[in-house]
Amino acid sequence: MQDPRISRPPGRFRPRAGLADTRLWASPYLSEEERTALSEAVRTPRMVDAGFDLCREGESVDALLFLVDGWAIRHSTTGDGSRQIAALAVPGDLANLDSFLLEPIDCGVRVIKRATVVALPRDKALALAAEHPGIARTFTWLALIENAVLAEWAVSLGRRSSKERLAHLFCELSVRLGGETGNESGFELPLTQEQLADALGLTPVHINRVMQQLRAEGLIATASRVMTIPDLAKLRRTAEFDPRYLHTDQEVPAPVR
Amino acid sequence: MQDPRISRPPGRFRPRAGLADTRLWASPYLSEEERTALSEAVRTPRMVDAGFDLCREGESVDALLFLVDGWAIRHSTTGDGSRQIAALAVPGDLANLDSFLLEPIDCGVRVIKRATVVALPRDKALALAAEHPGIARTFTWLALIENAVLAEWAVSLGRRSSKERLAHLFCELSVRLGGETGNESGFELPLTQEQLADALGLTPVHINRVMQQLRAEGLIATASRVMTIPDLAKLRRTAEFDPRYLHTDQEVPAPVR
DNA sequence: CGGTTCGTTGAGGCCCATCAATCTATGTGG
DNA sequence: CCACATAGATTGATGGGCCTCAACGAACCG
Repeated sequence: MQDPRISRPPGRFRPRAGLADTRLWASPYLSEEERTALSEAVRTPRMVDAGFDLCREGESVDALLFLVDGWAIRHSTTGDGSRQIAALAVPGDLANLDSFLLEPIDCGVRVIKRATVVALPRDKALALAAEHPGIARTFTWLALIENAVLAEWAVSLGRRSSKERLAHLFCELSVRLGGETGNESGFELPLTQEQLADALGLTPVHINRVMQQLRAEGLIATASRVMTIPDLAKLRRTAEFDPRYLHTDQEVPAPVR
Repeated sequence: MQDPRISRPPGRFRPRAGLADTRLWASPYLSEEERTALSEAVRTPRMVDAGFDLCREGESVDALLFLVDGWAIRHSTTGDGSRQIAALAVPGDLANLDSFLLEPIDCGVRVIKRATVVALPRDKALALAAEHPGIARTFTWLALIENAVLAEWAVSLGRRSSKERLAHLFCELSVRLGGETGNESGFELPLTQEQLADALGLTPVHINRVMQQLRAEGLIATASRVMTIPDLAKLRRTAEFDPRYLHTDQEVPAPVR
């Protein structure tokens, strides 16, 4: 029962184990030994097409899924069919950290841009965390950062205008995707306006109008899935964006032992 | 420079170490030995009056603060002075898990009902987690549950009407405070309408009107800081509340080793 | 070339915000 | 015990930000 949307990466050279390009690997808490153990525990990468559900609301998953490439969303659906996206997983992100200890999971995870996924079986992840303090701390660290991002998301949803919400999200993605050079930024943005709406608690129609406004003010420019921010400082000012909550700077880590 | 709002618990019998009444203690991952280690690492409880800031946005804290009793809020402030409450800490909760690995922290934590706080110094927490896999896993578990609650919070803020938001919050608190017996529920609710507004992304005026509506429909009853829910099933229906995201049921835990 | 997805535009309306009073409860000091 | 201050709850009038519904345009694709 192989899903046609899942396949091995084509060609004879498949990407390296892949973990090296993930946020996991950026952890300041991993020793060399622990990195080796992790990369040995991981399954071979697989490609997943847009539209595929990596997991569904209320089910359980038996592996942690790292997005080496591609995008996914974590979303819940309400009774009337409307949808709220709780998180965006971009290249390098762990898509379903909650599966590490919770089941069933509360959000579905859907690929929205063709992804390369590396799976770490849950029982192996648990065993590794039990044996290696640095790995355990890394998972906690990942969870706490997700937490901080979610809390900022709540501020947007609760207290920011539609214009600020959009601007804030673009500022966040600009940092997370590493597209910034000086005062400019450019990155691929595969989100449809409908998906933006579901992330920001708005309607697609309204997203459309506000994006026109942002474009008219020269805050953003879009061209076929590519977003350009000509004046980062200005956009940040209108969004009241302060990147500290993303915790991308490697703060001085607390040594594991 | 002792703050007058902080004091030792009065009288000759102070509460037991206190950890035993916290969510930490409810962890399915702690061995007896680990519980002992935790309770020996903890400072003596202290009382904190309402209004005191346990920590402020952008600062660092040197201890994990367990609320043995009392309430606190985690909140951020936006430029125009409006506030968003990202989480409520009720008796038993850990108020500032992010301080475990992140600094500075992104949300301030303010006591809103006189609290008894047990502090676990951060360096001790880190050392304990490094040495005891069950403790490390417990912190991750706490973070993942916070995460799930936050994600549901985002659904409320993004996609639910004001009436549904209020009803949903009351349903959540009813479960978390353990006030449910059969189809009824009753618990102390020290939140002002302004604080409810800041939690739900609404205005105090509107909170007031919606609460009148909920009362008129017999969904809730309030009397001087005490909330009663006469028909839990009915309230849950109007809120589309599904308690699974709280993960209060002890799912079969994955053994630590 | 027809189908599908996504973006765009317009008209109308509702939910909730805003502003401003009033009312109540509680506490405080003389 | 009363005058007074303060925090919180309540009420009314008005307006705006965003939703809803509905249609059309544009890009992509087999």
